[in-house]
Amino acid sequence: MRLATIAALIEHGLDGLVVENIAATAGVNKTTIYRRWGTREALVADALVANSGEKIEVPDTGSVRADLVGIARQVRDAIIAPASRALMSALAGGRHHPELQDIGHRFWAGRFAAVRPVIDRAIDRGELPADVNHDAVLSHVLGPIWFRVFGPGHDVDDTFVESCVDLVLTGVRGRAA
Amino acid sequence: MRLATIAALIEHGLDGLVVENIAATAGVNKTTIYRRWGTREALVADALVANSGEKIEVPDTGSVRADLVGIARQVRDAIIAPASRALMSALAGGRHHPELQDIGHRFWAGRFAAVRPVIDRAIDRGELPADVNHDAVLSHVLGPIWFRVFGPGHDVDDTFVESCVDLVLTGVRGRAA
Amino acid sequence: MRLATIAALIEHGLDGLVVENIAATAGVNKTTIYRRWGTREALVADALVANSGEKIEVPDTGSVRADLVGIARQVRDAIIAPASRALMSALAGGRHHPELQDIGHRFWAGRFAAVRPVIDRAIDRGELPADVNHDAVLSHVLGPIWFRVFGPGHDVDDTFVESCVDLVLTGVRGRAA
Amino acid sequence: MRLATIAALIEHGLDGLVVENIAATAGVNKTTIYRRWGTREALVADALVANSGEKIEVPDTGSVRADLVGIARQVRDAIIAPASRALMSALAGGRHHPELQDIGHRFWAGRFAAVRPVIDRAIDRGELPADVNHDAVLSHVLGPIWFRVFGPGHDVDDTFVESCVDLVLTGVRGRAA
DNA sequence: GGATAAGCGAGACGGTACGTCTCGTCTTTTG
DNA sequence: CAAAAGACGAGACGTACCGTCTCGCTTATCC
Repeated sequence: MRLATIAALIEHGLDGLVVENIAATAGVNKTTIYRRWGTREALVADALVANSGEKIEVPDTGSVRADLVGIARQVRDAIIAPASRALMSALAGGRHHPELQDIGHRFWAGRFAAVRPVIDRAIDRGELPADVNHDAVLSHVLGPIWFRVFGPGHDVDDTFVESCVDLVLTGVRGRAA
Repeated sequence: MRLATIAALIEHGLDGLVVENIAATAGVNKTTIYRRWGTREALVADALVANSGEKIEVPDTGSVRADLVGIARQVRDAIIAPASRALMSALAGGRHHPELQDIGHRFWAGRFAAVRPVIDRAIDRGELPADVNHDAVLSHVLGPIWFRVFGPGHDVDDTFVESCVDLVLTGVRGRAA
Repeated sequence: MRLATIAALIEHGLDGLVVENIAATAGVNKTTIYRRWGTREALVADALVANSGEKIEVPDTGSVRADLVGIARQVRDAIIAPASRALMSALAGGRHHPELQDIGHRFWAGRFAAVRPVIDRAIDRGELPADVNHDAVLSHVLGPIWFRVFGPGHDVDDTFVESCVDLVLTGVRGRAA
Repeated sequence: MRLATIAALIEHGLDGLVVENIAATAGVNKTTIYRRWGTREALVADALVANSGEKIEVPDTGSVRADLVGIARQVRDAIIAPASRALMSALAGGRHHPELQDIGHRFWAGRFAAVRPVIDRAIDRGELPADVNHDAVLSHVLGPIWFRVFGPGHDVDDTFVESCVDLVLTGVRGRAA
């Protein structure tokens, strides 16, 4: 069901999603979907949660730059992939669907929490000042990437990804210096 | 009609938007809308274009930092406002509607073009290196702001806005790039 | 639509009636039916009313016996016909559908009113006592016929029809004598 | 189960009868009903048969008039009672359910058979001519009562019941039949 | 006296029809 | 003559029951 839902989401978007088609694709009756999920949104939310289940792998290379670049690359790859684009579109456009908004919050909370150790380790190693704002770092690293994909739709190559990390590191250190 | 469309967009989102209600609100018959716009999407696209018409005011203070902070603040204010949130949501989720995607592209092209002179003037003044990538600067300034609003949904206060600008300036100069 | 409804009623009964099939048979969309009649029951009620529209022809032969036999034969023929059987079944079984009950009441009121002149003429001619109960006469004439068809399901031949009339006339005159 | 079925039948009619509710009322699971009766109709048929089990009491007063009036009153009372109204409605509307039609036939056969001795005794006593048609007598007595209840829905008071019997007796004797 | 089967409660399921909603098209007035 | 009015075909929605089915859990029965 989840695969069928994701597939439908990719192909037709959040609206344009036809429950009966998902049911048919999954070899199941429409009623079964409503029995199990109750609403279209719950179905979508569940599929997205299952699909976006912490696929991110937090690296520990001993260098904050390498760690952050690794994370940023993964995020870049993820949001370029149709499935995750669908996820993000659904979340961004899902302001009117509390269920979707909810999983959006949870999703991001998870992501931020996952990255926290990277910053902590960098502080321990003395690579970053102790008072650095964890969330701000992540926002500055991922923001431009995210923005380019979902805003203007520009490409995001490795150089740009690295420039995001470098900018933050330079900036943070510069400030602390 | 445009006001009614925008209002409906804000309240119910891109889906959930009911043509007949817009018509009624505008004191017009449904058929008239279809005569004039042909499709729902065209109606929405038109309303968004009219609404988002380059309201941004490009400052010229003599200082690149002040200029960028001014722009960033405007963008922050804009995307927090319901109308523009609706615009962005529609664009993000509108991957399946060519008409909407189109106006998205045009919108961003306009925004980037508007900011170009700010960078040029900074280069002229020697505040920025001549080979700076205009688009990258804007991405780094606006990206984190955009990301915070549409991603995790965090607040974006003036301090954060300024930090975005400072980070870019420090980074660009620090790299001596 | 009415013909399709009656046909469906004959074939499948009041329940077992599928709106979408009626629509299809009538070359029309389901929504149109709901638009025009609002409910299944209203559709059925309308079809029945139109179908049962005073088809009875009240004779005026100059003889009360001939008049009543004529009426009784018509009723017999009518309730044996599938369409009217369907009507009667629907009315009898329609206790839970106010709309159907209503048209039942109207139907019978019409029938009773139609027969009234026959009795009046008979009284004028001196064939019946002046204080005869109009409704009772009709009940005694039609009751046995109706009963045989809808109760045990026996046949009702002309002899039986005539016996109904004769019994009443004999009885009424005997009483009055 | 039978009580629950009859109750449901009275309240909601043959259609509108929900197997799962009957099961719940009877403190039993839906599956059990299907296991035991196989179909909705069989369940209803069984309940009706059990409920309508020859409750009629055939009087033997020594007078055919009193006997028939006794029977007619019982029938009147019976068909006015909700349970039997439900039975009759179900039978009348049950043309499309062979199982129900069947129990209808059996029901009426039983009723007619039960009354036969009354007529026979009347013939023995010389109250009725020997060649009287047993079934016709019953039809003429019960028909008007039945008709009034299920047709126009008029009241059936004792006077009317007696008039039914008197009419038949007068008629049969008057014809010297 | 422990296997065994028979009956039941619980509840998911495929399926059919329901009645509602909105879409976009179309015809028929009306100003 | 363009806009209003509004009926219509189309098709998805979410709901309600249908009758079937598969699970475990009891009870009795039989070996």
